[in-house]
Amino acid sequence: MFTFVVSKVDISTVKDDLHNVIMFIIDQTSREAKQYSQREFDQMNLGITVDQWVLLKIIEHSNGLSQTDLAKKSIRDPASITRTLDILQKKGLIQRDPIPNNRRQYSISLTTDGSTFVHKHMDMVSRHRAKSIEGFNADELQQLKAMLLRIQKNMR
Amino acid sequence: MFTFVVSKVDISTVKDDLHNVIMFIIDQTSREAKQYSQREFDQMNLGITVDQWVLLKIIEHSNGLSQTDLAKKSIRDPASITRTLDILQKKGLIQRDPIPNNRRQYSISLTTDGSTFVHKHMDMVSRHRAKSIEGFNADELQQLKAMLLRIQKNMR
DNA sequence: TAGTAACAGTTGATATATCAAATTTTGATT
DNA sequence: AATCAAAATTTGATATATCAACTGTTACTA
Repeated sequence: MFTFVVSKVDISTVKDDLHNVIMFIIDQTSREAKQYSQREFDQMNLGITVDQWVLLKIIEHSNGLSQTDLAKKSIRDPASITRTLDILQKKGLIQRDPIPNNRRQYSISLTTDGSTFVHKHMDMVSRHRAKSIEGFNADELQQLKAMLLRIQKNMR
Repeated sequence: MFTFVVSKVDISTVKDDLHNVIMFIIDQTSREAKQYSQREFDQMNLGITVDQWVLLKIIEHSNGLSQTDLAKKSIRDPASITRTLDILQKKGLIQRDPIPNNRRQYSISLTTDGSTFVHKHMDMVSRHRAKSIEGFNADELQQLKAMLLRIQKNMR
């Protein structure tokens, strides 16, 4: 059953304008950010993608996770994680260690080279990141973060 | 009205933790949102992806744009736009019209079917979208939007 | 006006993402 | 202990994204 409402210029029509749709703006910002970072990564010849970097950082932060854990943390497909880890392993940046009494999953961690790699480029990434939030004070960042998390919660 | 809450945590020690990196959180939110919407699209058998929907909405809003314009607006690769438009055209949702005295670009617009399609599913999308920002008041949304745009500006 | 550079769109090669199916392992039930 | 269901990872098929090279068109300029 459908009810058609002829739209005039009122709030209900305005809020559906793409420029006011938060999800759309978030998507745009995310796209810009990824391109922005990738350009820098390429210029510096990092040899990895932004998503690969993020995965490295997650592994650095949460050592020894399984691949499904990593998939959940990064909100990516497990199959995608498998393949990304293959790449990072080939580059010698991460390792898959067997877990005693559990031959079903691996414990994923950075290699020494991986750790060195992350530290070596962390400054550049931090500087780059700082520029993206230039002009923001701590409160604003806190509010922004909180609102984004609320949106995430709404979608579960 | 604004209420300022001074955060007690020392920012410098926290700022490099992934959970406090805004770009990371934006990326996560964007991923969740896309998966969230795509699930709904699939359940409703829309037969298109979220990105294709967004492109349709952009075309609906800005009728007659060229493909490069669409690429810029959607922050996507021109080649990707070509292929997405091929798909949408095959489905009969958009059309590429020649521009007089300009054989280099097309004027992209929705077909009648495309327009019908968008209207038919707009309610569902709106409801879905409303849920993602449940609990937000107009001020908050305005602030969120403004901050995201500031970030985008910082990255250009 | 001829020559050249820039532009718009397409195409090919390659990388990555995603879903579903397959494999191996584990845990639970009987 | 045998069976079954679920879990973790991998693989194959397919879709989409991206970069660079290419084609055709337009604008510039000498």
